[in-house]
Amino acid sequence: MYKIGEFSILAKTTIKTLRYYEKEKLLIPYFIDKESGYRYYETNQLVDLAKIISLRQIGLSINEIKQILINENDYNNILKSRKQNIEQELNLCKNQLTKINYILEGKVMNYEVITKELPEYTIYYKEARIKDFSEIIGFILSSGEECEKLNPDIKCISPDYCYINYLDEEFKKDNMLIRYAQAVEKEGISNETIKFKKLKPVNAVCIYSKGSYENLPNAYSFIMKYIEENNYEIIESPRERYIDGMWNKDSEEEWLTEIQVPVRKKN
Amino acid sequence: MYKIGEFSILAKTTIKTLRYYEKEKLLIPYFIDKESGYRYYETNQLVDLAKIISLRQIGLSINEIKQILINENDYNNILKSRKQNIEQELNLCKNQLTKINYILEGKVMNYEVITKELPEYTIYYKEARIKDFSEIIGFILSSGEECEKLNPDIKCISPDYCYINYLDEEFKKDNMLIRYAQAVEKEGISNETIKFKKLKPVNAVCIYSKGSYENLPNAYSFIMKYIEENNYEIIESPRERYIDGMWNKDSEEEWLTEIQVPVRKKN
DNA sequence: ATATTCTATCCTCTTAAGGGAGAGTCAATA
DNA sequence: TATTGACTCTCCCTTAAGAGGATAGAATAT
Repeated sequence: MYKIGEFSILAKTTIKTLRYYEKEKLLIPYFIDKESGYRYYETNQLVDLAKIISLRQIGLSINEIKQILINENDYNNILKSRKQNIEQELNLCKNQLTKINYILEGKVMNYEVITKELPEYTIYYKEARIKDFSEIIGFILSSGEECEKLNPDIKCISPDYCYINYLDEEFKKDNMLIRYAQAVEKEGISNETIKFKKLKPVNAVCIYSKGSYENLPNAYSFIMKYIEENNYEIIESPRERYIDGMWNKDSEEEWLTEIQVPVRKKN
Repeated sequence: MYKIGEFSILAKTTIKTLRYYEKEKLLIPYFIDKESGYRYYETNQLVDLAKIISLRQIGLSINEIKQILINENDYNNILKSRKQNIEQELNLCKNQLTKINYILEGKVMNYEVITKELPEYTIYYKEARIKDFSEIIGFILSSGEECEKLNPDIKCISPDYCYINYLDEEFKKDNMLIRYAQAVEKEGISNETIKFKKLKPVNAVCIYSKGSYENLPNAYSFIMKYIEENNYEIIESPRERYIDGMWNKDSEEEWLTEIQVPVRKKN
């Protein structure tokens, strides 16, 4: 019989860990002196401890190990689920690594790219061909009015969520086909131009662009390069989302736009 | 200005997180009402928050991000150190995955293999050629006596650590060259047969073998296969370490031996 | 005026142990 | 036998990054 200190040397496991495993009922000392509270272990328990350590070394949690010790039949399933976790971790690590390398390679991060899940939205939308950018604001306003005439009690969600899609295959500076979408609380009545629709949740790579809309092309080219080099695949038309603009900020420098590009990781 | 709930929707970040970031001085609300304590945010801060989220998404800790926000110059070094961490994590994951697959492939884990670092030891050792296994115990006893005659005040460490190396290139059942090593507190005087030596710390793959020594070959073949399939490389002669045996346990079933194989991961 | 929704602070919980305080125990030496 | 020094005990706090919940006050809608 060994006292905890000797046993900890034999097993190359700290005393703290041994006491913790006792508390968790993973490894109960062979004998505990009622008077002194001293724990005494047997060499036999080196084998039991080895099993625990071995399972810890493949990343199983204390609870999972407990489960296995209680019911050996769970061993396989727990291993499989751990395997899935590891594969997720591997993926996460690889993505982070790609991103870090991207930054370290000197393609300085002017924009902070973040990925997030866009939730489900109910939107109404209207499409039109416009001559140039200056017409966008008028188009948005008229779309809003048209929708409200059709659905007098329609309500936008709060905080607001609206965006523009550019629907042309190639980039155009004039005569563009665009779609204006506005999130609302629930579906209303459509007509030939105003349509309602539910958007499914989707993952998107996003960046903010501050200031004049002249900065937007820069932001686009940045995020597109980022998407390509980080092995994403665009699955929907990018959303150009207006947060601050001429309607609420006088100074152009304060305008704020977000570009949200729905993506999926390539295999 | 947005209340925390609206801002959390805009930013797709939980209220809890926003409050936590304020506490950590990462993102201070634009305005706090002294009366009510209500936090108010500006769209401006979406950009600041995006930077934080972006850095969190590559796995940086809150403190590291704080450091970067204080001093942009640290950005590069922190990224590099994070990169190293990720590479370690990747390695760990890969090793765990190999091990799990090894088990799942049905090569059922009869033995619990664990890896650990063996500490530095000061040992004395003696080599000899013996006729068969039965001579080992005599050889060990005589080595001990010889060493004690030479160094009357020599002390073994506690708990005990001693082992046998098999020094023949090929496996032999008789006429084997073996080395007996015993860890002691400090170096003593050598002669032609008894030598002292310091062992450097080394990583080892280890298993326990219970019961008769006839089980040892099984354990050896198991651990050797494990080493090969998990991409390790043997860097020193395996140590056959006697924990319980005929000297303290009557029943052969209670004997306990550990095989420690010093290894290195192949590149 | 009241009901409902938001928000505030404060507390606990999560993992797997590590650190340390203060008190008790063991074993060897004088 | 007394003492000393090494061990060990329990108890409490800490970790990272929030999540969950209780309770009380504030803002908003009816």
